[in-house]
Amino acid sequence: MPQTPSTRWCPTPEQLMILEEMYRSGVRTPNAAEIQQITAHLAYYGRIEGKNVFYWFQNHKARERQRLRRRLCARHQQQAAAAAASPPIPPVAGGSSAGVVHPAVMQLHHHHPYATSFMPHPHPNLQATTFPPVYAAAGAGAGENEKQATVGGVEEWDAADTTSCGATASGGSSDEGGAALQLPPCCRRPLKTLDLFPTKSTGGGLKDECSSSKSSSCSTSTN
Amino acid sequence: MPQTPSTRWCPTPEQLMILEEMYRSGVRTPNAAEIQQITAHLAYYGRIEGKNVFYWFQNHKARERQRLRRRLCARHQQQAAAAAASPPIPPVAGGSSAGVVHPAVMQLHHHHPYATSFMPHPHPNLQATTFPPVYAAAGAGAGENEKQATVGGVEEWDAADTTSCGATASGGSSDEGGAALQLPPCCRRPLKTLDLFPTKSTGGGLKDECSSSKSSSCSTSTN
DNA sequence: GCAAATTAATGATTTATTCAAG
DNA sequence: CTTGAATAAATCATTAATTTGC
Repeated sequence: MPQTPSTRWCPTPEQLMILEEMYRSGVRTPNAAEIQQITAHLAYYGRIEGKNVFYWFQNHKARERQRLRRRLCARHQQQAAAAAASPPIPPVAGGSSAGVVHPAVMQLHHHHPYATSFMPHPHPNLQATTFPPVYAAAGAGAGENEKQATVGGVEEWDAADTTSCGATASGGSSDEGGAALQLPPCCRRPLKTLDLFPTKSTGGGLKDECSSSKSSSCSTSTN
Repeated sequence: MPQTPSTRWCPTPEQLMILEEMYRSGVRTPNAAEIQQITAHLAYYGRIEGKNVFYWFQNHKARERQRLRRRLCARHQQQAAAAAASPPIPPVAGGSSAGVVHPAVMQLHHHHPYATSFMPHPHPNLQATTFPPVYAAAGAGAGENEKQATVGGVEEWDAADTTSCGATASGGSSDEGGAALQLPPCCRRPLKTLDLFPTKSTGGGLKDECSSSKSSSCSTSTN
């Protein structure tokens, strides 16, 4: 089954690593242009499309947050449940990783174009940062499947927004782990969402996921 | 300034009319190809992009629903407030004209593909229905092929969901639109959101929008 | 009558949920 | 169970309506 009609993208370890690295470096919601570049970059390691990159970041961000929340919730519930009885309950305890292979080794080679100069040339134009969804597919002749490859055709869209890139360049460097790939200096906005809690809106707020009712997410890990 | 720096699309009356007509005809979440067509069509009346169409449907759908919800909520609250007094309160009143027929008028000028047959034929293959957002920029040859055209795929219906207010699903359908436009049976998922209760397997849960607490949505004066 | 100040709509983004493949 | 994919809900931001003061 060479032509796995796989309906969904299956990231290669390299791609995954790079993506994770980027994520750790601070990339959270790349815009169209950035996604294009990332995609082009990762395409070197295997089939991949822009939407995959997009979704990956979307999901990764969401799940990272969800995980945190869950843990906090669990903690709270435990506390609430256990009440004042056993204070120092080790939060996470068992790792119990299912089967995720062990990372560690995985030495890739970054010798593709891109490397240091991630951003070829800043787009002077720009206007819409990350744009919509669906509507895009259309034109993409997209033959049938495994066809993608060259996506670099920023033509009409040309997203790359410089406006938002205001920069800040806030340090960012956390534990990039060696300068593997440094994201383009043109990251998204100064910094937007990275909070642990959605404390942004004017009054909004905080959905009670931990509540006793719903419990769909925070309920015990049995699932 | 000659170049209207309008950052956002401002639909012309014609465009708006057509969009609304489509909406009423049942179009809810057009996929990429459909959006392309709609866009091409509407472009005749003024500047417009695929994303605008996408967003329009997205927003229109959401707000239509929100409006309904709000009404129901308000009604419920009223009921709750008024307490038990008038038992047989007709859920939705509405004369709901039995005539399903929708005007279908609107023939405007149609001088390009599209015309009456909105949806050509369903695409057997179909890869990504409505896909992601941002990443799009890529290829998207605005005018290039027609080989794929066709797509189809619309959405299923979703009249009034009641998910939040948990109303007892009474007939209803106040001023919604009737069915019309027969969309190609090329939907994707069997069913998405239409159940009265999120009886998901995981245990879902009922968000309380109408509840007294959060009240972010249903509350009257938000700001 | 017009123009700044408010408010109401609604276009555009982001976040949270949900579905289902692997 | 993990996670790619997709959708809906929530939010933000800008434009059009209105209102208000001169």
